[in-house]
Amino acid sequence: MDLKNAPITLAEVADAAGVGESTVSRVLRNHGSFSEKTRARVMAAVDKLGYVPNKIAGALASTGTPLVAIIVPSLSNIVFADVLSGVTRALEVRQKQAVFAVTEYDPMREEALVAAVLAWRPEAVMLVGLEHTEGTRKLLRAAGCRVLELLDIDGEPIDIAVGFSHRSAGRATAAHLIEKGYTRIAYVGHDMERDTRSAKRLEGFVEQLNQAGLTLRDREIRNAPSSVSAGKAGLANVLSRSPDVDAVYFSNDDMALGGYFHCLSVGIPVPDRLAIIGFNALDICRHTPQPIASILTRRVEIGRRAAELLLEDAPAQTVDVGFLLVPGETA
Amino acid sequence: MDLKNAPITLAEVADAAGVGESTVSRVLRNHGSFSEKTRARVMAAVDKLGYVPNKIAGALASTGTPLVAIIVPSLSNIVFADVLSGVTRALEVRQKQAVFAVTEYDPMREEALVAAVLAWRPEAVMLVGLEHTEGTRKLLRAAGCRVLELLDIDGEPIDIAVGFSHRSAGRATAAHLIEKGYTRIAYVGHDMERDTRSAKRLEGFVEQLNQAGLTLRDREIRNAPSSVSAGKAGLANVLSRSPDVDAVYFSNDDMALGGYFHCLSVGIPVPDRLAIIGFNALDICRHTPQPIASILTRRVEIGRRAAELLLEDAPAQTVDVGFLLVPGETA
DNA sequence: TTGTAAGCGTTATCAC
DNA sequence: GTGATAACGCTTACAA
Repeated sequence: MDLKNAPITLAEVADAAGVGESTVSRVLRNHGSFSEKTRARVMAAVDKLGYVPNKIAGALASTGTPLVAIIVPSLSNIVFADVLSGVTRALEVRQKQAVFAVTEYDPMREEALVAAVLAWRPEAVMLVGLEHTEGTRKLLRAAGCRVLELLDIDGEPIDIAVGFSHRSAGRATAAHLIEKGYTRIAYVGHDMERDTRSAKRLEGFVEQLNQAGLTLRDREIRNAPSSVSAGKAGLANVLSRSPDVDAVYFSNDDMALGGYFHCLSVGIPVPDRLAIIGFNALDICRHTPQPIASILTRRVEIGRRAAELLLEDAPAQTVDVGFLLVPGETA
Repeated sequence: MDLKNAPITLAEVADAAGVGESTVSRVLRNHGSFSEKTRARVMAAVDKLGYVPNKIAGALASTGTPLVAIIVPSLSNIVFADVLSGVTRALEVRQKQAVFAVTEYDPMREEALVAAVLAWRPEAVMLVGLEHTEGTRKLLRAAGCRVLELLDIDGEPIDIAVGFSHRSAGRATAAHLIEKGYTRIAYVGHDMERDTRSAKRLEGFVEQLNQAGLTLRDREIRNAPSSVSAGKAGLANVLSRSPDVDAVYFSNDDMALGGYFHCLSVGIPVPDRLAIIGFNALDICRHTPQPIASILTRRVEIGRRAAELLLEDAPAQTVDVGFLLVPGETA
């Protein structure tokens, strides 16, 4: 075991194997030609010395970097974690490294983080959503790397977009409630300035209501990230303001769960007295005493698909992976 | 807007500013001395050209890399996402980049990922837990970078460990149930081979029971990752086998939530007929109709603390951030 | 205060 | 099939 600071270099391996540096490089990358005998000699030296190739040097010498940057708004929301899982699993197969950052839903921070990751010359940058600052766009354009925008397709993508239409999801949700005969419908949501996708869902939702001659009976928008407690408090407020509401659309399943818990706590019969519908179809909401109605989104699939498109060097395009309304027992 | 492929280089900035390359380098890193006038000239050129320094080249030229590798078992568990948040937030301040990978609880995969990530010569590698393959240890030792092991301190750390004692947490949980007067206690857990920390908790739990002259009335171990549905199914099995059980310890809050939902569904009074206690004190479990008793773990704090120790180049040490038993209404 | 030049550890382009 | 050697784009002495 060597406790020396300096890691082994290609040159040392070449020396130990009694071959040239380029030969070692060829063998290690299995590229170009070399005899089986040299290969064995090189590998023996590699094993003996415990050589780990320096990709920093490799990246600088070759043209591209096997690095993919992934910038997400948050990690406390399982949705982004799922997307990230899909991405990293697909990248791992091709030996690409994920470089990663969290914006906390702040566009300016996103811009700064994009600049930071661009310094690593990634072959691609993955972002969530289609809304970015002009600065971010400019940086990305100048960098000339692939850009993948995930989870949303309602807008103008920079390069590749993989996701689904939140506006359609909102419409589908409204259509479902309308079909079920609910007419006095309210909305309980979280901070929409930061989460533009939830705003798009609400837009579609209201559009569909209007089309059916209905309007939103009440709306409660919490000035906070989505959470169970925000959903709980939000529903309580709506019910005290508009006691006649018969269905509530929550901005997502965390919020819906809070609403559902509120109903359980104070004994409001669901869905007879009040229907509840959320968004994302989180695992938890499939296992509550009554499964909560929601929209199933294919999050891992979105991550995986995006990574694949990148790896196969697909042309600019927008991929709609769709969504699925899952009725549950609450609406 | 230039659509040329080749990104701007330091040399081009130097030319544009009419200064030498090293001057640009000094100005950009705010290191060494230069006049205010040159600084202005350089910055003007940087802005004009939209120069983004190439950290790959920078890292190769200087000794260290401002890269920190973070390898977690999973992302679907919010616990690791929380730790990751803490780490990235702390790193961002110091302009360090996180490079990241997911093991899916597979030690061999962890080893492969450590090798992959070491190729980027990170200044540190962060891992979850203290159990790693001999190969992983060897790689890490040879690399000579800092190693931070998170979330567990029951064992021999390689370098720095930040976490708490799962064994103690298990004991504390048992002590709480015993104090509350429960005597017919069962355990419902998930896949322990993969999650060694849950095994340690159970060990401590049983130790404490035995010390009080009690034994585990029943134990149900699902051969699957933790989930709400596994908790639900697990509790159902336990109750059909051992109907007289009066309290159940779940391997974590996801599982406990499933158990709690089962009780709500079939009308088992909690905690009068059955007490429930989990682990992690997830936000959701604080907002169920009855808050679920659990152990609060300081996950974000663990990530943050680890990053800080790394940044201040602290010596090898073990930091116990502790945990807190939160009673709730279910136990 | 500033510029020149020698690396950093690879890959890639040549000859041989 | 193999080995010099020139990049790659920066940082960092060392000179000026």
